[in-house]
Amino acid sequence: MNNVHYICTVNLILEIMVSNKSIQEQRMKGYFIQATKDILKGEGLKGVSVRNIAQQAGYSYSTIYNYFKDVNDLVFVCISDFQKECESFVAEQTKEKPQGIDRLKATVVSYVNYFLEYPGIFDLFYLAKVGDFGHKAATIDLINGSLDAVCEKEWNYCASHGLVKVEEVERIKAQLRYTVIGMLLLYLNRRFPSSYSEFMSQLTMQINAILGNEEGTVKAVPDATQSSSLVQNSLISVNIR
Amino acid sequence: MNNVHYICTVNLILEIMVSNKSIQEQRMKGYFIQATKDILKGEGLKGVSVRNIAQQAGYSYSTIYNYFKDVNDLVFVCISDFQKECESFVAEQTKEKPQGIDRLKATVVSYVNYFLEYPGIFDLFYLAKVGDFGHKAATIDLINGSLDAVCEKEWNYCASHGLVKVEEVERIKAQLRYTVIGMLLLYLNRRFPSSYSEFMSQLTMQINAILGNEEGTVKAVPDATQSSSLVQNSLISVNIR
DNA sequence: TTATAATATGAACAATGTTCATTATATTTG
DNA sequence: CAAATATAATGAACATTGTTCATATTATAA
Repeated sequence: MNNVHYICTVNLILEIMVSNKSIQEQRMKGYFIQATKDILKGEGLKGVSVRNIAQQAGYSYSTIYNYFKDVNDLVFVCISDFQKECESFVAEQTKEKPQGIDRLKATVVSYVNYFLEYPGIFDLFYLAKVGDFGHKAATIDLINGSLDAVCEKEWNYCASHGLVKVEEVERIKAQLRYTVIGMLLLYLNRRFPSSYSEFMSQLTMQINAILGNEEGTVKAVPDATQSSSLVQNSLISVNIR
Repeated sequence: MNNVHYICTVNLILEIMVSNKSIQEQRMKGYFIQATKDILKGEGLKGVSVRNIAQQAGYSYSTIYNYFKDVNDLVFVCISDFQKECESFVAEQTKEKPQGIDRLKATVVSYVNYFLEYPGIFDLFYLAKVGDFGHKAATIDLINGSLDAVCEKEWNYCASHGLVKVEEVERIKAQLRYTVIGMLLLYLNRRFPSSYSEFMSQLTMQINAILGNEEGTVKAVPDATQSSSLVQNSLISVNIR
């Protein structure tokens, strides 16, 4: 009995210790993560350095290595946070649109807008070479399913309301994914097209070609009208040093 | 008269001197360019460093700065060479295909194959952040028109033989460009899809969706059959360190 | 052959990521 | 409460990066 009691007490104490340790550790990690996210949103990936992050967090550069294996580890952690933020961003921007193909289109445009506003996050998601993904497969999956996750609700709505052929959903999802990422890559990294308005015009044209011009049903690649850009974006930093 | 003679002689000598100087300068540049290209094809962009290039070329690292403004300048020069090489590569791989939509499709697949064989060149073309493009607009245009240039002959053939609607050519070109680059980005940089065969299957599916399943005419996004991969590729180095 | 111009070179600097012995702080023990 | 111990923060140090510049070497001129 006494033994059991002692064991329980010891376990409880250990648990509290571990818990406290964990809380403090998580707090410290949080400081560095927040600093990294701020830098990524501001200066972008090129501004991320161990000494930079540490200064922003108010610690010495070597302290980071007490909480993260290396700088890639730290940067990787930011990805899931940004994905969540991206989902909120899109939900906020599209909540007024009527459900269905219209909102699906607006969702894709809004997804693009998120990366136009934070080009550093696009770099992080799609361009960054991060060493040793071996253990980070989950993060890579998160990135690869990023657009699909953002659009999931709308796809479900469209499928359940017969607005799309279920057997075509996967192909169209893929088509959207590749087109959106290709366009963002060329625009943010290679200044093509050369103007924002031209980019948005191309974007809506491509989305209409993929999801159909008329609302309600997905038609197959009809003639795409160059509709005016759906969303305005004030701050595009093309992020080339 | 004598004056004129002297002037001409002097001019000639100067010209020869300049010419010689230029020849030697070009030769030196060539050594460094070749070294850089070899490294890019082998180790990829991550292997490119001033000291690495210099060693490969048999000179001291600082000698490079007598011939190039900086390392970006040197790397940039390689791009047009690779574009030419890519065009030859594609021409060689597709010469047996019947002209028209079939060869156009094969051309796009072959373009992809080039970058699968040399992922470092994909990095250079589309991912590299190269500082100060101000004066390099021509090179950027070369990259942005890379796929179009490779496909130009086939597009002309298809247009002049009524295999495509001329008013749709530009949109389809754009669709191909974004899709191909988006797919390459995800596959080479994010291991998606996870296998080569799955990637090639997706690629042919997307190309068929864009250019039509049946040969002869471009149909609008028909049901895409998962045809087997057209070209084999033995060496895919996904280039993540 | 000597004087001069051209060019190849490595030392030096700043900035990068990472490691590690040392200092400083917090906790446990006597 | 004081001393001993465990934990954590730190900057010095190293290797590697791109770039500059004074110097050494080589080629050309007189």
